[in-house]
Amino acid sequence: MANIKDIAKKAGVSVTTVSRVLNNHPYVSEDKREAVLRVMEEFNYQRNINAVHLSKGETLLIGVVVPFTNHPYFGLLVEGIANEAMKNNYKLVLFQTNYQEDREIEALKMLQHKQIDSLIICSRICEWDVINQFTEYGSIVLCEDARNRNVSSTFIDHYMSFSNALEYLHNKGHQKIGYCIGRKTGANSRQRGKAYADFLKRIDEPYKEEYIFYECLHFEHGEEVVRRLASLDNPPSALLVTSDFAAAGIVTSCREKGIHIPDDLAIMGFDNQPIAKIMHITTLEIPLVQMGRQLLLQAIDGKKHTHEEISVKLIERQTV
Amino acid sequence: MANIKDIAKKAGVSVTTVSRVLNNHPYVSEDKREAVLRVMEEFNYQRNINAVHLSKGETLLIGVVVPFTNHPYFGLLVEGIANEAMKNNYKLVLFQTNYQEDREIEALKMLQHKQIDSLIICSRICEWDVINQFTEYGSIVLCEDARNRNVSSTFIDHYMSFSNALEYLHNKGHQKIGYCIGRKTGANSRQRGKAYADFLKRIDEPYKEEYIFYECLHFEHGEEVVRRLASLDNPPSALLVTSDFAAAGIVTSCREKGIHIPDDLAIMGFDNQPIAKIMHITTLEIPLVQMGRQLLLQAIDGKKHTHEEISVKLIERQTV
DNA sequence: TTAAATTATGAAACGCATTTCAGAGCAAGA
DNA sequence: TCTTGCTCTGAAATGCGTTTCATAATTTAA
Repeated sequence: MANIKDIAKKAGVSVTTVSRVLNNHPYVSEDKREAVLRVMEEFNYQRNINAVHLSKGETLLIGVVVPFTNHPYFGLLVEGIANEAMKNNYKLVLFQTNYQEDREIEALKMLQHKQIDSLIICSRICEWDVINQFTEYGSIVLCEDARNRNVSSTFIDHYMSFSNALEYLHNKGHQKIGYCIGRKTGANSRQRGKAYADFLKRIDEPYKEEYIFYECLHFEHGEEVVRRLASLDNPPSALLVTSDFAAAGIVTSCREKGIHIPDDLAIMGFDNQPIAKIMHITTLEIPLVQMGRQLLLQAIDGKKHTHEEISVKLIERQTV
Repeated sequence: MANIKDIAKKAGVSVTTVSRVLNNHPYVSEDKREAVLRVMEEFNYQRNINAVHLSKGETLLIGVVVPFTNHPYFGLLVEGIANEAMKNNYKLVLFQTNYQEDREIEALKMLQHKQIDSLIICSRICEWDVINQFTEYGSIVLCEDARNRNVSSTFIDHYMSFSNALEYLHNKGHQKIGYCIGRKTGANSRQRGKAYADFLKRIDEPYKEEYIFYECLHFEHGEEVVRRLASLDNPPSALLVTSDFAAAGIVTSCREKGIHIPDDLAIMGFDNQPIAKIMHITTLEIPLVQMGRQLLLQAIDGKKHTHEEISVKLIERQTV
């Protein structure tokens, strides 16, 4: 395959001039420019991108870390990131970690090795001290409140929004409220957990372990929740479900079992995915696509660390 | 940042020796190896991957083209690809095309520019003559029957499986059968369309345009299908729905409207996603994760073109 | 008309690791 | 003792485009 040298020789110019043509620099006379273009055409010249990367020290590649690609929350987030990446001529390198730390570290190492220009971590398992070791190598963007950290972040105030959601249910007359969440740990989960504990204290209700359901990510997990709910002597009258799909699964399972919603059980979803609209699920809208967009912009603009709080909106429908 | 030369100098060896240490070549004496490792440690040496890429002419990056990341079909497929990529030390570059041809071409161009070693196209919009222009630059793997083409492929026989599904419904007493599908064009859609047309001929039923529903991808699209169904004078008694999520949406919408399944309307899904199990939807199992795995292996093994047919399995549940 | 500013062009350095080739040293086999 | 055949090492070539710097040729401004 022809390289820049071959083109230069054939066109009777220097490689510098060819490079100028390639990069649309001014200061190339019209006739030489044309000569170069003609030869490039003739040789079907393909610029070796790796040489460009080596030379420029950048790759126009941005890493995206997600625990699962196959989850509507991350699906929408990645969609937002992908769309904005396209606009800015960046490509994405996808890291599916399944929440395995070594896989997350692999992504960080790619940043370190300059194989990607920056890294967006949509959900993290690593501790901060691990991440801190890599911040010098490129911009890292988190999807959680990281205002006091050495990275950029786009986040929603999960403490506040969870508190508000609980308050909303409480105002609707619910006292016994439980919640379903994806995982126990993780910054966002902890914020929500704290909001929950504080809320219980505020309304003077005891903390009941059996009111909390973990690993609640997908539609199909709703069934298990309803089954466990049925086994409780004193079940909650309302459930905050941090995924609309899981909420939809719960609603579906309840219908099957004759549990009436919202009278027997009130359900409040999160995200405002399309399924929530169809199934008339009251939910807290989280603008995931917009967040993805913002994450990418922060990743590109690696110079300074910025922090964007995104606000959520309660969408009232028929499950509360 | 230190480079291989600095390390060599400091360790008192040649760059060749450092390179040997880096690549675990034999023929390096123990003392020199240790000296090199010590200096690398001291300098916190990071190998410049782009230089490696340039030198080796490969990137260990594989492109994955999907129309949408946020769709359970592609979600599972990508999950399979991602898992296998991990095992083989490859990383993925994600291209979300939204079925825009220029975006697909961008991916092909990255192959051409050797920025990725090979390309997996999970669903294509480009014509063959476009793809053919790029086959020389690296291995291209398709997720459709491409046995007579210059690429590798992993596919299921959509004609056969669609025919069998239709036959199954027919045997259950259905004569008026319609189907829902993601898009009109595309190799797989055409195969299914042909199977449908042939089936109608076989059972001597007229082809009714209004029995076919396009753009049926997500749960929420089920509602629209049911609405349109209700407006038909002579609605089908059974529906083949090429996505379990859409099928689930239809089932849900029918329940709301009091349409009884399977008596008033039989539904058969595709993929056997978890949601199908929970909602007791009869479906055709497509082993997407396994397919993803296979696609990646073919992408890596770029030497020869192979073609793998994956078989499907009917899962009988309660919607037919 | 002269000084200053533009435009145009190329040689060479730079980014960095891999790989080929040549050669030295040493041990095993004939 | 001589020949093979390993083991070990490094110089130099290779992959390829970008960028800096120096210089020449024109224009424009003064």
